[in-house]
Order: sequence, then structure tokens, then C-alpha cells
Amino acid sequence: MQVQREAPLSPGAFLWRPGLSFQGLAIVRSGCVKLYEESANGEERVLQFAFAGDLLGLEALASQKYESHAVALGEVLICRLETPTGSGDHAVDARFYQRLLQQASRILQQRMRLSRSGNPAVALLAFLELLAERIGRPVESNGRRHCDIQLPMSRLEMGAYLGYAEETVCRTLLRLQQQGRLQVRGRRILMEITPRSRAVAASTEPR
Amino acid sequence: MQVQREAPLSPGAFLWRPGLSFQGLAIVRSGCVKLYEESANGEERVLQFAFAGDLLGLEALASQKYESHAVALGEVLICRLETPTGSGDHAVDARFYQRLLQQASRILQQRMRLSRSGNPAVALLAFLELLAERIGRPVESNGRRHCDIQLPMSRLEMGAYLGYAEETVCRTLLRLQQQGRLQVRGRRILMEITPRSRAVAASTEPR
DNA sequence: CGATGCCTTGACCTCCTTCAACTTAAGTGG
DNA sequence: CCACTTAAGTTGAAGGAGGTCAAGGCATCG
Repeated sequence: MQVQREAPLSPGAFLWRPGLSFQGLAIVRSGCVKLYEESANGEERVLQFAFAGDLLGLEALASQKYESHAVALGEVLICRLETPTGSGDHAVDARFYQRLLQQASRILQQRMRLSRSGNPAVALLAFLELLAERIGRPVESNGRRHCDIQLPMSRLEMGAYLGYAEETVCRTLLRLQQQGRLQVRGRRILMEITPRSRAVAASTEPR
Repeated sequence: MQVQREAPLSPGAFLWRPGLSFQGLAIVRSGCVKLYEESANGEERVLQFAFAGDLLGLEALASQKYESHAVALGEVLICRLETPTGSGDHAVDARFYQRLLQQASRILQQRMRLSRSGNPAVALLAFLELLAERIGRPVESNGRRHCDIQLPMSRLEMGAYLGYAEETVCRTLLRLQQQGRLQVRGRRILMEITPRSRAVAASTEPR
């Protein structure tokens, strides 16, 4: 697959802004990229948090226009994918597209099940478990397996993503901690890794 | 593109159920297919309403397993796409994949912006405007351009899709009617086609 | 004609939003 | 090194939007 590295992005740097014409697909190598759009009243709605390995920009491929903001949270490394020109080896192109489709499928599957569950505690836990899988570091303490997550985003941003107010995120985190489901210290979160963390995969089983 | 027709599906017929292994991509020729999953407490969450022209099953391509229910609402015609075996002409395959990616991009773009807006009136209007584009019939009355929509789904299903209760959908429709934004007669809805209907495209403009 | 879904409407109550004040943490310059 | 500034996080109180429960209306279908 044709890949091209790029200079690292510093915190707050934009990959693209709405209206900019499509620049090709990219993949996050490290760090976190936030995709968001601004509603009429100036509030921001987070569409996606992209982490290492995530494909970026697929949603702009069809229209050839970006419709969202993409900003780096912290240091970010990305690499761009060179789209086949069609003049090259078709066999290679086919393999390239096939892998992209696989990625697209995975993204779509994730977005399908990602929607508001009515309960902020459930939504937040699901979100954190997803983060645990992506950026969590396993930690052994007291013979128990925990996961150490360093949040790259603020409470406000989590809320803007999940569809809740900043304060609700705060209070929900507090409640989850009081229930012993996790430990919060600022942007550092410790949570147990349950077999349920792979609940997404488990739900695949026939009933 | 390799296409194969299939016998029509009668109302309530299932295209697939969770756990079934992937059967290839399909395209809706006519009618409406509802994708949903059941939560632990037996409630249903609608993931997608697919209409004529919509690609079906992409989210199952990566895992080769369906994780949702797909059921026909009313009479439905579909055709299946034969995935390239890899043994054929690679140039043809590349074109095939390229078109699929375009579709994937469009789907993803739609799903990105389709998320809860906090306000059921806004969410419902956005949903109806999308339906108007897909299954609405333009009607001329009193010199004004209206759009006639025949809803294929119940209020409950609309709610399960948008994340609201059945009653909220009812009341919101009523309020929208009282505001003169649309006319409701059971599953028949009349609404004006505003240039705003393409608000999605409009938001592409640079600021 | 009763039965079954679907739709509608009302009343109540919970939970989340909003507003506001305060705390904490991280820079920044004297 | 410490005041000052600014952003992020936390906590409380009040109000309202939407969920839930319940009852009734209105179709279609046997």
C-alpha cells in the first residue's frame, strides 16, 4: 500500500476545515484527532475521535469536500495514503481498495452500534471501554488486571461526543467511581478489564 | 458490475439475522429495509432504514458475520452484488471496489451528521427531509411545491431510530403541524420543500 | 363484530440541562 | 519562587424536556 509520512502535528493544529477540498485519505499513526462540526449557535458536536490506526477522511471521499473540522489533540503523527491513479498495476489497486473496504466496513459497524443509549452511565462506560481497547495500558495491581487510560479530551468534548452536557459527564464519572466501576484522577482513568469489554464481539453469537 | 436479482421479499421477511454468516452485499431496488438490534431488555434499536439504491450489508463485510436484524417493511425488491473472486479481471475488480468505496463514503458521511441534536423537533425534521429526498413525491398545490411522503415505518420505529419514545414522536409531529411546518395524516406526511432541504450540502460552504 | 395494532392524549415524575459559583491545575511574568 | 491569569473540572440549585404509565380512539383484518 502506498504510504507517505508527514511532519508531526502540534496540539491544536488542523488537518482540515469545512469547505476544504478532499486531500486524500490518511491514517493516524499516533495521538488523537478530533472531528467535529459547529452548529448554528456555535456549539460544537464531536463526530469522531480517531486514534492510532484509524482511517481518516473516508466520509469526504464521495463529495470531495470536507464538511467537518479535524484538529489534533496533543501531538499527532499521520500518514497519507496515495490513492491509485488507475494508471498503475490494477491487481495492486484491487488489493488496495479491498483493504480500504475492509476498513470502511469496520468503521461503519462501529458507528452503527454507537448511539445514545438513553443512560449516560451506559454510554460513558461503553465509550471508556472503547478507549481502553484503543489507548489503554494494562496495569497489574493487587493481582487484578486494570486498564490505565490517559484521556486526550476534556469532559466537555466527551459530552459533545456522547450528546450530554459537561456537568453530566462529571457527575456520571463520579457516580461510576462511587460504584467502584472505575477510578478517576483528572484525565487519568483506571478501570477493570472485564470480559464484557469485548461485549461488542460477544453480541455476534447466535441466540 | 455483477448483479443478480432476487425474488421479492414480502412484508416482515428477514434478509438476515444476527449470527448469520455474511452473504454478500446487496442493493435495495424498491421498498424499505429496517436494520435493528435488540438490547438486553428486549427493546429494539433501529440502526438504519435502507431505501431504493442503498447498499446493504457493508458493515458485515469485515467480520463476515451479521450482527443485526434486517427485515422488510412492506414489499421489498433487492439485488445481490457478486463480490469479485480475485481470479477475474483485476481492472474490473478495481473499478468495482472503487464504486463500493464511493458508496461507503456516502453512507459514512450520512451517519456522521445524523446523530441526536438534543431537540426532537430538529431531529425529526432532519429525518423527514431525508425521507423526502429518498421516497418523497413532489406535489403541486396552490402554486406551492410540497412533498408527499408515505412513511413505511411506525412512530415507534421512528423513535427507536432517533432515540426518542413513541409518544415524543407523536407529540413532536403534532407540534410541527401546529407550527405549519408540515401536515400529518396517519403515515402520510406533506411538507414543503425548502432550499434548506439541502441544508446538508449548504453547510459545506466555507465560513 | 370483536380483536389486534397503531396512534393519540393526559398526568406525573425523573433525569438532564442550565446557570452560577467555586476549586483546582497549569502556565506566565515579575 | 510566588502572585496572577486562564482553562478545566467540580458542585449545588432550579427548571423543564422527555420518559413512563395509563386510558382511550381509530383503523384494518379475521
